[in-house]
Amino acid sequence: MKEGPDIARVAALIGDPARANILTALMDGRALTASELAEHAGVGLSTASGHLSKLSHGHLVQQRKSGRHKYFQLADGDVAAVLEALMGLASKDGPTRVRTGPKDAQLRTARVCYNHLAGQMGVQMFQSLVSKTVLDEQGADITLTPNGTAFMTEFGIDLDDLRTSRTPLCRSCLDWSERRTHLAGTLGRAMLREMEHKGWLRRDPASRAVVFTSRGKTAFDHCFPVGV
Amino acid sequence: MKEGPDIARVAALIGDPARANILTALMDGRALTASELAEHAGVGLSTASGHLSKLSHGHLVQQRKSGRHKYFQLADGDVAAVLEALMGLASKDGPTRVRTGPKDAQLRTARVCYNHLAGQMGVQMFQSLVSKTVLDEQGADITLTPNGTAFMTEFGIDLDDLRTSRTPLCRSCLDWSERRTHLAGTLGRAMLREMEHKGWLRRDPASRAVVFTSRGKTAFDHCFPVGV
DNA sequence: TGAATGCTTCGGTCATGATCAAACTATGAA
DNA sequence: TTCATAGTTTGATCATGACCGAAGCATTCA
Repeated sequence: MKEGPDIARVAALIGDPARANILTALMDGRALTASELAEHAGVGLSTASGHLSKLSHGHLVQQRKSGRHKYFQLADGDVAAVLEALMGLASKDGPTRVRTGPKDAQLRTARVCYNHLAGQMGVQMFQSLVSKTVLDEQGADITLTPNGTAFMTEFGIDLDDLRTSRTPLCRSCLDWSERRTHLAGTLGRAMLREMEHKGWLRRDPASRAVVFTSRGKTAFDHCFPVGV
Repeated sequence: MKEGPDIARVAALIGDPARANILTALMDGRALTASELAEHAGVGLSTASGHLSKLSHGHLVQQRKSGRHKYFQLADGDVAAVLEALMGLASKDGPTRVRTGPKDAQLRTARVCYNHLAGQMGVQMFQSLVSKTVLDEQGADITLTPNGTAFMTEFGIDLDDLRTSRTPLCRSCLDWSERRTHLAGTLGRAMLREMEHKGWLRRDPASRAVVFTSRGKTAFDHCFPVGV
C-alpha cells in the first residue's frame, strides 16, 4: 500500500504517541512553546521540533514567533473538534479505561475545549441561552437574537469588538462527553474569558479542567438556570 | 515516547493507508467480506486479514460470520462520524487537493453516510422535516413529533418495527461538507431504504455516491421542500 | 469422503520513521 | 562583543510494523 486516502495522512499525524501528547496538550487553546511541548510529550527538544514541523505542514497546528520563542497552537476549531471526537471513540474502547479517575470527572463537569467552555456546564449554559431566546438554533447554525444582544452587553461583552473578527460569532460544537451541542465561536471564547475575568472560575494550568469557585458556581446557576 | 493517550492508538489505527482504505470502503454502511476489502485496500489477503483483526480489536469494525464468508462493517455510527470529521480536515489540507473532480461534486450533493442520507440533499431533507414539525430538534437531541408519526406512516415506514431496535430512533449527524445537521439513527436508515425502494435513487455500487433519478428528485423536492 | 473456497497464522524481508546527541543558527541579555 | 537561551538540522541507530507467500484451518459443495 502506497497511496491511501488523505484521511490516512491526517490520522497518521495524530497517531504517533508523542504528537498525540502534543495535540492534547494544546487542546486547552493556549499557545505553548516548543520546549514546553517537548516536556509534555516526553521527548527531546530536537524530536519535538521535528514533530511540530510535521504538524505544521499538516495544518494541524499554527505557529507564531515571538522573540526567541516560538509558540504553537491548534490550527483551528475543526482540529479541536476532531480530537474531541477521537477521544470520544477512545474512551469507550473496551475495558482499557483505567480512566474515570477524579480528574476525569472534573473534566466531565467543566473543561476548556479549544477556547470555550465545554462539559456539563458548557451544555447547561448553551441550553439556558437557547430557552432564554438569547441564542437561536437552526440546525448547526447559531445566531444571536436582538434580545440576546442586550443580554450579552449586560453580561459584560463588547459585541462590536467581536464582530471585527472574520471568524463567525457563534458556532456550535458537539460535546463528546455529553453528546450535546455547546457554544463555540468568538462569542463562546469571549464568554469564557469574561467568566474568568469575573472570577467565577479558574483554569487548571496543567490540564483542560475548569474549576468554578463556589461563588462562581452560584452566579453561573443564577445566570444560566437549567431547564428554564 | 512509549505510552501516549488513547487517542493515539485509535488514530494510528486509522492512519495506515491500507486500513484507511478499508474503513472508507465501509463508509457506505454495507458489510463486505475480507477478500473484497483486501481488493479495496490494494493488499494481499493475508495482509488485509491482519489489518481487519486489528481494526476489530480496536472496536472500529464489527465482524459477522456467515457460512464460509466473514463480513465486516463499521462498529457504529460514531466511527463513521469520526471518519467524516477526518475527511473534513483532510479536504482542506492545503493545495494537495487534486480532488474536487466530478465524483467529488456528486458526493457533495448526495452520499451515504454509514447508513443514512448525507450531503446537500440529506441536509435539505432534515431541515424540511424540522420546519414541517415532523421532527423536533433540541440541541443534538432529535425526536419524532406526534405530527411526524403520521407523516412517516404515510411515507411508508413502519415505526413499530423500528422501535424494537435498542439503538435510538433519531440521531443527529454532523455533515462535514455542509457543516449542518442531518438525520441519522434507525429512522434515517429507514428513510434512505424507503427512498431506494420507491425507486427515487440508486446507490453507486463502487462508491458512497447516491444518484437520484429525475423522477425521484422531483418527488424528493415535493416531499421535502426547501425553506418551508 | 474428497475437493474447492475463504480466511488465518507463521516466518522472513524490508522500508519507514521515531529517537537522540551534537553541531549549527538566531535571538536576546550582559 | 560575548554569552546564554531557544530552536533547527544532520547523521546514525534502532524498533516497529506492513507486506507477501506458504502452510494450516474451517466450511461448504460434490
